[in-house]
Amino acid sequence: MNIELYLSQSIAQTVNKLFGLNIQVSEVVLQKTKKEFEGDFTLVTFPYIKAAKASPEKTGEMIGQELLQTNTDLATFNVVKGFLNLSFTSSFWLKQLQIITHSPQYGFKAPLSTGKRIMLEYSSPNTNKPLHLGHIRNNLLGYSVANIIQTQGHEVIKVNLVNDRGIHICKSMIAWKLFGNGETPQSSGIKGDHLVGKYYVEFDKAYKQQVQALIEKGVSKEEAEKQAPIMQQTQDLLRLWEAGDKDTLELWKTMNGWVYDGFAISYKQLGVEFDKTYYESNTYLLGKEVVQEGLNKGVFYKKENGSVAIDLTADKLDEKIILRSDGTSVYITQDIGTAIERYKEFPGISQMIYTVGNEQDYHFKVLFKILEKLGHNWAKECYHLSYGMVELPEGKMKSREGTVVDADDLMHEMIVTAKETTTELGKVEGFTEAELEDLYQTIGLGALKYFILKVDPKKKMLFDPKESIDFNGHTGPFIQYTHARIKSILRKYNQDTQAIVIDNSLELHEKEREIIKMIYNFSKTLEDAAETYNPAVVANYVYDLTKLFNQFYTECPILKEEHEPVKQLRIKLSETTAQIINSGMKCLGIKVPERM
RNA sequence: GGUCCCGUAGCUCAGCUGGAUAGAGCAACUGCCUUCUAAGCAGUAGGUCAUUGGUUCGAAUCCAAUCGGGAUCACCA
Repeated sequence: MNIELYLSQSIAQTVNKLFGLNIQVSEVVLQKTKKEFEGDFTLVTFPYIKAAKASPEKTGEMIGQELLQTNTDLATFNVVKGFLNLSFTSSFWLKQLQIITHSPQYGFKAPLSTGKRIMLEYSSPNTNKPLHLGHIRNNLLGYSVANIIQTQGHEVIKVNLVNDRGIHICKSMIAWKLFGNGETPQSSGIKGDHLVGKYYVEFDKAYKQQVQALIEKGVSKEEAEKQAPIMQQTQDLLRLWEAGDKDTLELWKTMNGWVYDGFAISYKQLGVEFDKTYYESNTYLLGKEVVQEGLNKGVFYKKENGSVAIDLTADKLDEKIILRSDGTSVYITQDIGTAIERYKEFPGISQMIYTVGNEQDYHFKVLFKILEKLGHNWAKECYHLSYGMVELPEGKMKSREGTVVDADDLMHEMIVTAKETTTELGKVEGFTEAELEDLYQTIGLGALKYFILKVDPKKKMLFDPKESIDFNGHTGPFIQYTHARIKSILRKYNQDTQAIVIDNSLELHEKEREIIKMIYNFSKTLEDAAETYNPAVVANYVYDLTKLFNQFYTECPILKEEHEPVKQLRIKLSETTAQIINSGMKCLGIKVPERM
């Protein structure tokens, strides 16, 4: 049930009865009572003092009295300044707990129950270098938002659009041809994506040297960058690729294959997956026929030099080129074509979400506007899940300058640290080797994922390797630890928790009451997170719940409780907390261990 | 310069659909393991919510301006 709504109804009736004020239930402003005060919900009385013709205190007093008379679920009230704090009875909350424990997966709507299909694109890597920290944020965000949307009963199709063609891949290819001596992942034992990335760096080194040499010969910098032989060779290779040259395609396929093998490992370790993978080599020509359509509709226009553009100045955007004067398409042309294609391929998708960094905010504004102008109503439902950059203490990451944090290295480092910490704490007894490896992985990745997901996606974040490796406080391992602790209690209880019947006549301990309220809020938290595409909402909720449970844990005996009904209540409360922690963390793609 | 985003404790972040004395974690300092896992709990200290003005019973929250940081304004992707 919706408790706030229920209480609001009572209040609306009361206000009407007392003051003759006719207000909508939705107009009642309720908030959670602050910790310092006693109560469950607080009504701000200021809106009613006029009608009541009384002071805020007196108004609160009157409403409180009347509510207590008419609503038997309410136990007490108190008024502080203009704030009316209302408390429900213990039995009311105990009943709520029972409702929650009896629902199969509290907070989750039945899968596919809404009939809404949403396509969510994320990851979208280039195939010339391995994944780095920025990709990690993208992947975790995309995957997590997909999970969160699914909890609301929608269908989500997760897709990846791999940028597998273009000048950047040709750079790796040419460097490999020139300096590779036939090196393969098998021959050198280097992970495929890292191997291709190595040649991308090789290209850059050679390129810089050549440019420098030309400049020393008196060529201008700009000219030198064009003339550098390795750059010319790269351009030639791109032309060969576009012409469908057999050998070039062969090499391209081989090197991309290495990269995909490497990515597959990284994705698996990150725990993300896709329902479908698109390749730009297949989609980069899409959108051309749309250009003609746009011209016919008068949405686009041809410029004197033959290029095609759209004028968006009326929408506070600029003029945007859609087709080059040589008739080739630009980035946004493909995006237009791809979007339209996807709606054809998956009929009935109601929304498309693009997980892309905020440096492309402008691009997506333009893209959605163009789609709208072309007459696609669904364009209004397109959403750019924009996220801020990940910065290092030294500043921005630059792949060419080697100041990137490599995804594989980082994950590995986190796992190693998890191992060290676990060993240091002496918590390895009773585990098999395989279980331990699994545990290190769970903890290390849990720390990393939580660190990234707990901050609001749209904000840029600072990644300090030292701090993010912390396993204490507001971290993933803290939550995992609490979960393991609860599970330990349940193991020791060693009886069927299903058989527990909660005694509604019990008087609740303050912490018990708080936990029930917090658990009750899980459902709303998921809704909120889904609405705002924000995993941080879930992450912070789970932390608050965990923190609260730990307080309860130190203040209240559970297994040691002598009064049996109280003990059973506490067991049930612990079990439910563990379930919510598990569900919440699952949304974030973080595993929680049974023991640690 | 135009547009967009951001500015909260020494650091990293919550809070922002207006409500009570602005919250966590890290770092610092104090306590608590013969009792359910101390990766924990309790406490001390730390703030002009960038600045100024406006809206009102009430502003970290809404509006405007200013200052500071970032992104973006390609026939690149």
